Amino acid sequence: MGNGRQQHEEITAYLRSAISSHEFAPGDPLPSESELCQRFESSRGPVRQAMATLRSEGLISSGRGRRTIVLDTVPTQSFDGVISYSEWCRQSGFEAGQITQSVTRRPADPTLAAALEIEPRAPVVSIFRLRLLNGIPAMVERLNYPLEVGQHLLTFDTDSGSIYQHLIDSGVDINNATRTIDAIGADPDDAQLLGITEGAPLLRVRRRAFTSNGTPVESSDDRYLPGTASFTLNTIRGNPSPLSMVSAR
Amino acid sequence: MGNGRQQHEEITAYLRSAISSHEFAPGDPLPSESELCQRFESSRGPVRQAMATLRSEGLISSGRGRRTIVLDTVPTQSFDGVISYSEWCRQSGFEAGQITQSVTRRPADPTLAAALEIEPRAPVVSIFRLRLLNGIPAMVERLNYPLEVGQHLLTFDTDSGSIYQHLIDSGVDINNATRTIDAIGADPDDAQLLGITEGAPLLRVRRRAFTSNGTPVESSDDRYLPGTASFTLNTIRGNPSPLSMVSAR
DNA sequence: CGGGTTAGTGTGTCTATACATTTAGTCGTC
DNA sequence: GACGACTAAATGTATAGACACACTAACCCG
Repeated sequence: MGNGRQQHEEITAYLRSAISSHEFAPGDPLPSESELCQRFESSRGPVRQAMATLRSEGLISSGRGRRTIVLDTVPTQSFDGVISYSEWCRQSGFEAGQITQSVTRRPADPTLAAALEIEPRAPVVSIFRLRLLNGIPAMVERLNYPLEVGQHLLTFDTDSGSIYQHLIDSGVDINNATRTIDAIGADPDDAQLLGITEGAPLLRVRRRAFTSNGTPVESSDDRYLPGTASFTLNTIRGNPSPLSMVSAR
Repeated sequence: MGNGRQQHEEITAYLRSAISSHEFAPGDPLPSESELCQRFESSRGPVRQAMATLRSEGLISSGRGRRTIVLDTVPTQSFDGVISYSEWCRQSGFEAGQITQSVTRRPADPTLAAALEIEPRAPVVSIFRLRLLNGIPAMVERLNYPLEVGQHLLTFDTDSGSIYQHLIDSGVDINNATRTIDAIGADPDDAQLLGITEGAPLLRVRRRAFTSNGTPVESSDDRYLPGTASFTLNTIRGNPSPLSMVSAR
């Protein structure tokens, strides 16, 4: 031990890579817990912790008496890849690009103030960018930050790269995020930037990000061209999913 | 404890209800692990298992040295609610309805055969329904099953209720599902049934469901009217999310 | 009064053991 | 050869104890 990495993380990493390289193919059984215990000179705890992680990602299926088997391989993403468009492109092997339309400091309207849990008309920093995938328009991004967070961006060249990375480097604590996914017709700005007709279908992802003590640090609205991005989710029975479908009515 | 329920499930249920009733409000600390151990006369294992469940649902946030705190309340759903439109409506307090357009037995086209992992031109059962929310058109549903599974539906009144429930009752083992979410313009059928113009934005959810040994049992395509349904997902840093964004290019 | 030290609390991780429950396979008998 | 009972193996659950690491607050001292 003492390699700076917890045992259960090591086991998780080993199993994940072995699964994604099809060393353990879909339908195959995984090594039993006791085998893994021996191989990693560990007790059952860390092994079961690793299994639990993979199960919650939908990679494996297990049950009393049954061998644990590999399900159809599904890509899984890190938190960073899920919150940052730049990081997602990098992980997927694409080149991210951005053309900033505006960086604004303004008072929050009531809806935004509620989303950021700040006083109405409290100052916020808003960023409006067209984002590219391998040089082609792919997404329209509207980001809003409370001034305390957004001040780090007023002097940042928003055409140069990842805002998320810059905020992390500036010491902003981003711990968790809630995303809401729906479909919406393009508004005039969207249509012009993406080169489509007004009302054409877009995949909208609204995101709220929070610090570890629950303070909102971001409220954003991303609109993807269909065909550019889609979301895939794996759910296993008995494992309640973090995704919920909500009616707007 | 012989009450037919595992201890960790009991603790999970208690915490979940206490959180959703705002007995522990967002931002508040949860009781410490040792307190919960005493209250439930349990060791730390089950308590930590319950915590892990809630953490993976995005309900709480914890860390070394920090108290565990409640995050903004997010609705969470059971597997049944996530896979069955009827069950989802019931849980949300709405009334589900359905108007069957067609029930067809036909040979699978290549795409569908690949999705169900069966021979091309092997027989499948396809169901095409308009689904209602409180009596108003809300979603167009296209379901496809291999004959072995779909045979249970050929004699079933598809206007009467939940197909998912009927399959479960028929002994079909549905263990896990993969869903892909994107936006798409309405095709002529969609437009006519939902009363919208062709090309209007819809939220599409394609689903593949599997048995516990990995055999596909369903391949479906649901298209929701915007405003009817949206998806919400909570992600916590360090907790890899089962949702991944995939480029179609 | 301010600042550093220290004790206490709380969560994260790991070990070791025990038993329950379900599945799969083996053996034996009919 | 088929069927049943038994056995072994695998995962699920729970207990108890130990240490690591991080944060908090109280305390002491300059």
